[in-house]
Amino acid sequence: MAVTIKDVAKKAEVSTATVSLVINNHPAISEATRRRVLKTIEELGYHPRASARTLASRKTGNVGFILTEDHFSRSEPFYTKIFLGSEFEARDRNFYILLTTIPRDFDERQHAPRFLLERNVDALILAGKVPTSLLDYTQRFRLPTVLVDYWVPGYDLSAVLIDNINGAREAVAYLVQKGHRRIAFLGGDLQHPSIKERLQGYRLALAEHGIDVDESLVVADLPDTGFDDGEAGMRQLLDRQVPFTAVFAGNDAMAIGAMRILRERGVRIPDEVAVVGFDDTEAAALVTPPLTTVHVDKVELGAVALRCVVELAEAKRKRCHKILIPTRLVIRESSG
Amino acid sequence: MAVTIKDVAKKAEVSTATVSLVINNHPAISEATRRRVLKTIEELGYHPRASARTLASRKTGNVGFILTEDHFSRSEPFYTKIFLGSEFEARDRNFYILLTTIPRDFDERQHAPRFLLERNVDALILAGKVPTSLLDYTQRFRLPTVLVDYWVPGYDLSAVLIDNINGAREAVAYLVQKGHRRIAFLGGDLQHPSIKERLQGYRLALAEHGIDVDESLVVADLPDTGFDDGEAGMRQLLDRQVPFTAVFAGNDAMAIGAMRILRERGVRIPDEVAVVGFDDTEAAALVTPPLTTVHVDKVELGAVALRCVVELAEAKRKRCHKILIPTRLVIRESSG
DNA sequence: TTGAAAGCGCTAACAC
DNA sequence: GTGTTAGCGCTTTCAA
Repeated sequence: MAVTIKDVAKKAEVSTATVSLVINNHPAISEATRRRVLKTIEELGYHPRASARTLASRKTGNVGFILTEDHFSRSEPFYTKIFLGSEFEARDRNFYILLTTIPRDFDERQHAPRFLLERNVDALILAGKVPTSLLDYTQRFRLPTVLVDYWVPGYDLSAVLIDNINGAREAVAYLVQKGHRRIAFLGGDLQHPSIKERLQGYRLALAEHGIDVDESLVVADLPDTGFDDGEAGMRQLLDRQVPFTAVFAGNDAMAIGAMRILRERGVRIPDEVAVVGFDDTEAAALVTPPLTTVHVDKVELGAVALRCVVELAEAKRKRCHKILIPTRLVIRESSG
Repeated sequence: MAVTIKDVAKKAEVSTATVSLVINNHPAISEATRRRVLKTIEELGYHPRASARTLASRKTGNVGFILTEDHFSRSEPFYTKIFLGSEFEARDRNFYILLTTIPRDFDERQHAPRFLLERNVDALILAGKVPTSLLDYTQRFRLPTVLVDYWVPGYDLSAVLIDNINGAREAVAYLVQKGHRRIAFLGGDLQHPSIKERLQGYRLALAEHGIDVDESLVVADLPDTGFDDGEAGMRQLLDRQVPFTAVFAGNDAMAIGAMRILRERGVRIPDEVAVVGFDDTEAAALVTPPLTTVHVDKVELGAVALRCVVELAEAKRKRCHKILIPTRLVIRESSG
């Protein structure tokens, strides 16, 4: 059996309580005994056991990270990067992350995350759009909770979000500045809050430059926001026969889908139509021509979320409110 | 305070020991009391606390996953996918994964993974090339351990590996079958065991088809195995002025780097030179022309590793030995 | 087949 | 400042 707090106490000729106080940096310990205890700890190679600490202190040192299954298994590593951002930050703060996925149709009787039932986390990060049934359920555990890339009114939860409106605004302003006046918006499904905000940014930018929005240039009634939807949306747009010189897509997947159709129809990019996406996914830099897009720092999103939730757990602050992570326009060849 | 085993015991009019036996599916419990206890558990909504169980049973239900920092922060999500494969599998088996990174120059006094010191894992997965100093250190904890995508002689560790030799063999055989006789190998740094095996597969395939290896077609003395090395290697190859009609690269990054140089020098792909890579990274499908490559199932690597290590931890088996995960040739346009 | 009781290794009142 | 001690919520002999 490995060395325990008792061994240290005995050898240092103090009580286990004193050793505990030293370990936890309690101020009410004289410098002399502190040093002596630390020396013994060093000599014995002592390390407190996580399970014993957790049981006694009711602090696990773990953060639960919940993702829906579809977000987790998506080939584009958007949420994976957010997770890695949290993971990185957790390491620095001596926390571990316990990851779990839940189905879209979360039912607490079947899918309750084990780490919640087992009281194995001090705080929660919920990434991406999660069902409100999950929110209702997790709230009952009264754990510090932060949403990432999602927000719902009525739940009073902290959230770390992409600054979609400004990102879109800048992207469209850039197109305007390059001389474009007839800029289409390829939006997919407006149910996605992010897409909705990006459309807002689009309208805002046009308004700011005194350009009226031509609603026949706005495609926002597609089933989803993937590559296929980008293709479908672009077909629809071209079939409308209204002229445009640029497209701002709600995300890179749709932008790349749109580019495929443009190429198929013999429209030259960027000469005849400039294309701009959003997210700066892995694919953006690799397609031909490389896609101009709005960079989203996914790792930072995850890191900020972890920081926020840990500070809540350690009671260093009461609320994080909404935190907007800025975006950055990445200019590549698809916009000329 | 939430409901504990005592509450269940009291309400079901049994001892806590009995409740514990029921929870752990001990056979020596009568069907009657088992049912009664389970019913009470249900009624009370009881769930055993992880920390208490761990402290008493000395089983954490966690698996430690160790990665070097450079592998973790690599932009290409190779090891990330392996990790996700393990994570997925862990969920199914009611384990959690604790992830940590260590620097290349691991020193146990500074970088010892916290989950080892705190006795917070039952088993270990080490992914990618790790320093032997780490192996020496982790072995002292006597935990079931499995390596992924790496192996060293002399350590008697289980390992889950890519079948590099066969993958390369098939890729080169495919080129031969397409009529190529002068096939170059772009290998980067032979220190990488995978690259070395891929070169073996290359030689094997040529031998099997009665083609002598022209050593002036083999480039394998580059500093590393990245995009830049692919560029440098291809420049070197072209400068040698020896004719070739195909290139088999040690991985996709180098293949893509090589393609860039070929295009720069006006060599048409695949008409003048066919290119084949290895790994099937995200980029492979997205470059122009899309890259023919050897697909590696990273998720499966991670999943198999987790399965292996959990079975070792649960003493369901003694050793996993070396497990080779098969590859699959993915034919795209770069090979004609 | 079940119960009593002794831990598992630590923290946190409270006392001195 | 430091020690005493009673838990934290389970598992696991050992008896009965």
